[in-house]
Amino acid sequence: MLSTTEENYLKALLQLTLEQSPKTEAGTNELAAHLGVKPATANDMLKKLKEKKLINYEKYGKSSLTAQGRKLAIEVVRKHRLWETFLYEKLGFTWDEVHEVAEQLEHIQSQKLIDRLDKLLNYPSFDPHGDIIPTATGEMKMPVKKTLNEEEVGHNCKMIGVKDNSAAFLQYVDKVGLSMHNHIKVLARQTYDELIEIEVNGKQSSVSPRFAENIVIVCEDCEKKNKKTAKKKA
Amino acid sequence: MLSTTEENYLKALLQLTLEQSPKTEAGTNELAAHLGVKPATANDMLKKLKEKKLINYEKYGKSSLTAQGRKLAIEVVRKHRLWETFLYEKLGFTWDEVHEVAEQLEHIQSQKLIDRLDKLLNYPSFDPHGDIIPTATGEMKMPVKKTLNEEEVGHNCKMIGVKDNSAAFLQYVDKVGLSMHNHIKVLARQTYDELIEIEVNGKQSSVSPRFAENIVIVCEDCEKKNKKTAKKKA
DNA sequence: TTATTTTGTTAGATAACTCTAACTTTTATA
DNA sequence: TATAAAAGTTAGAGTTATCTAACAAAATAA
Repeated sequence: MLSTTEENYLKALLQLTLEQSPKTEAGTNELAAHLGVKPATANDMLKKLKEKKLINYEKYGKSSLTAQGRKLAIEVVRKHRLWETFLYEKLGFTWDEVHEVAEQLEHIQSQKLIDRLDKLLNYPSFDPHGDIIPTATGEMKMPVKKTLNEEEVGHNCKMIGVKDNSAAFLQYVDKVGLSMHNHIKVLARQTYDELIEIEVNGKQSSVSPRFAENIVIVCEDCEKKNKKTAKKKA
Repeated sequence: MLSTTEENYLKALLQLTLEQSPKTEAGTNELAAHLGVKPATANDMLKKLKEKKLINYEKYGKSSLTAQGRKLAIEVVRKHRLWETFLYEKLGFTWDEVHEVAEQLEHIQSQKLIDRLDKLLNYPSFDPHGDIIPTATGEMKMPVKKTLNEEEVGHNCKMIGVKDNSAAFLQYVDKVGLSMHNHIKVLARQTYDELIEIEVNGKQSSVSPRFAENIVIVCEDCEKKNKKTAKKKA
């Protein structure tokens, strides 16, 4: 059984290497900064985790997760994101409030609790920040990002970013009623002028291909299908 | 902010003094045994909690909670019982599975989380073990126990014990379809033969006054009324 | 009321996690 | 490539919560 602290170090290592893909290792100072501790402290823990065969670590070298360490780290991330989803969906927390409490909840030890929570939430694919929730079997496939312009008619997707960061564009995005992590349904595409009809928060609008090219999304239907396939394999 | 361990000591002191009412203090060894630690360990913590003005403690004497200590202890008990109720009601845990996980969840620090959980559960009065859940304002009125024979027609109550422990009686209780923590509704009382008509788990039965005298219950309608009154005061 | 048992305390040690301060290795740059 | 900067390590110490072993006080029983 890992301590809360050990779990946090594994999670930090996973996050640093995922966020800065395709990096697969992190330095001691980097890790220490991420966890808010001094490098000396992190150094001790790295030795301890190496001893437990959860990370690869050599003196003066960078650290990476072993298969076992990665598995455990993913479990923590899964718990964190399921709890965030619970707080958001069931308890009405706002998306910026969930993280702090989930930091505590992610360390609760009960497999049954997590399985049941997953079920209560109807096996969600994304947390309130739009991050993917690893499956029970430890699958954590990075979602395929594309632009709204590339999304198929009939599919549901989620806005996760923009390509154009100009004030003009961002104001236009706002005017259309779109914002980060919004769910978008692609209703139709007009053959005459290529306008894309979408629905956001129950409200319909039409956007140009030029506009849609600058909205980055993940297709939620595709991700759900991926997860189901993964489950059948397991 | 209290550590998990400190919270556990306060909770233990509250439980020992409540369970063994009207006792209001507990000895060092007693407390240590309840927490599964050695007396020397408990002794250190008692001094620390006295320093924080959360308990009354004198060398070679028994310990009791101060007003502030009691308030904090009750908050922990409230969290524990709300989590138990959540696990039971929303996640389908059985009543004997909830305790262990709630022991962990009770130490999560977030006032908002507890308020929202309380709301999600529709402000419950009892946990799955039949124990009363303290209110948000720290009220923890011991429920008024009475026998099923004394319950008013139309009221809902909960079985929390028996007066007759003979095998014969217990088998009869079982046959009637009653068991611990069952919800019972008193439907009517026949004037002709005094039989009491009750409904348990959607099933109706009639029981004699002799039988009903040996079933200990708490009136749930009465407790709910108490809680509402307490809230208005606050 | 003295002796024995129970209860409670103290001192010293250990483990986990953290720190500061001093030192070493690696990397970057002048 | 020599040297300064950055990154990483070690040693020593503090905190919290725990233990064992030895001791002291209080309660109980003979």
